[in-house]
Amino acid sequence: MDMNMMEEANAATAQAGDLADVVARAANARAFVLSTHHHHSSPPLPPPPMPPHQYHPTAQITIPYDHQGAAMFETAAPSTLDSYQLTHGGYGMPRPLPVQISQHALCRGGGDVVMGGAGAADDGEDAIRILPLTPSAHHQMMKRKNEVKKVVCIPAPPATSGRGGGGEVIPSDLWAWRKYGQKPIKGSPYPRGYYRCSSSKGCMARKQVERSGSDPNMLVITYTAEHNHPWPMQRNVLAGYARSHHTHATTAASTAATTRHKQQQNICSNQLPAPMISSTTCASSSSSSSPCNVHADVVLGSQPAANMMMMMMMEARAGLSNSGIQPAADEVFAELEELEPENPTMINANMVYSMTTSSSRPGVSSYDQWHKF
DNA sequence: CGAATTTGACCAGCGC
DNA sequence: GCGCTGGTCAAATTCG
Repeated sequence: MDMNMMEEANAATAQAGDLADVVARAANARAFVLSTHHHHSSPPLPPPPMPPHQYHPTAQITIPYDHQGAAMFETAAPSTLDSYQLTHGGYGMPRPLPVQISQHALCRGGGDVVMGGAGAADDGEDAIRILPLTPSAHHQMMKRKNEVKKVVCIPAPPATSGRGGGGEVIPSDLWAWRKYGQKPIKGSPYPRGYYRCSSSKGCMARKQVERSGSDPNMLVITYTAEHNHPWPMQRNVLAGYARSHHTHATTAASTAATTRHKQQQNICSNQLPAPMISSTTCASSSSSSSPCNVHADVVLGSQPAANMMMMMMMEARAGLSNSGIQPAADEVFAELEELEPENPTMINANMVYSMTTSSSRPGVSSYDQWHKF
């Protein structure tokens, strides 16, 4: 292992530790229920004491990223299913509501990853489906060769009618996005929305949002470029949410204005009907032959504040910002303190966290490096 | 009136 | 060169 690899592995470990620490502090501060561990340390903690209907299995995916471009799974191979089932076998949870995050910004020679939707919510199948790249899709993804793209698959909140995003409701992250275009995509019944960061002039960050053609229950969000500024006024954003939340959440009727504003801010209070499970996979390596895989599996609560925090942490974890400017964890949790002062139990965050450095195990498949939780 | 969204037009990359 | 497709621009529209 060369020094660069070790440094990156250490950095990843430190990041993992930081994230775990952040969540642990959240647990202490806000009665979050969580467990954190590294695969080579203490045994997994028992499942959190959450009512069965409030948590779901955690799906993990490791992208077999070849650093040459997109070369993905073809189908949900048996090994995929086995690993998938193993990763959440101990929880006895009803059914998955998977989120898939492909993160490859840290990979040298950055290729593109396209992931399809996962476990259909209405057919009873738990299998994760990872779609093959079509030539056209590959072509499009490779169009801007040097751009870093991050593909996030999340459960699609129910589409809304009326104005705004073609009815698409996008789960919140802390960036402010402004829609600048929408196009129908060939082969997909759903249009793709184009958003740019509106937090800072000159910020080149973009994201594309579309429903998965193969699984309309999944939203595919593709992040392009990176923010060149700190997180946008998170205090204000969260405060804005808090006001909105406290003002409107207790009444069924949310005005169109409020709805629209939430969409504009990407601060969504009710778009996630169920706890959201997120799996982030970081493939970071200084050598194309020895990947360093990092997993961060997060069960997001149904509350937007928790989701927001998790999105923040996932972004922090995924290194979406290359500026190195990330909000202090204290800020995040200070905000959370303000957000849910009277009902802390509404936030459930069950984080299962694992970090693997596999560079010393050439030939071991990504699946083999997964960990049971 | 300001800000955000919508939507048709335009542009660029690629295959034929 | 032409057509297809995806990505972006910008005027028009909408809303608070």
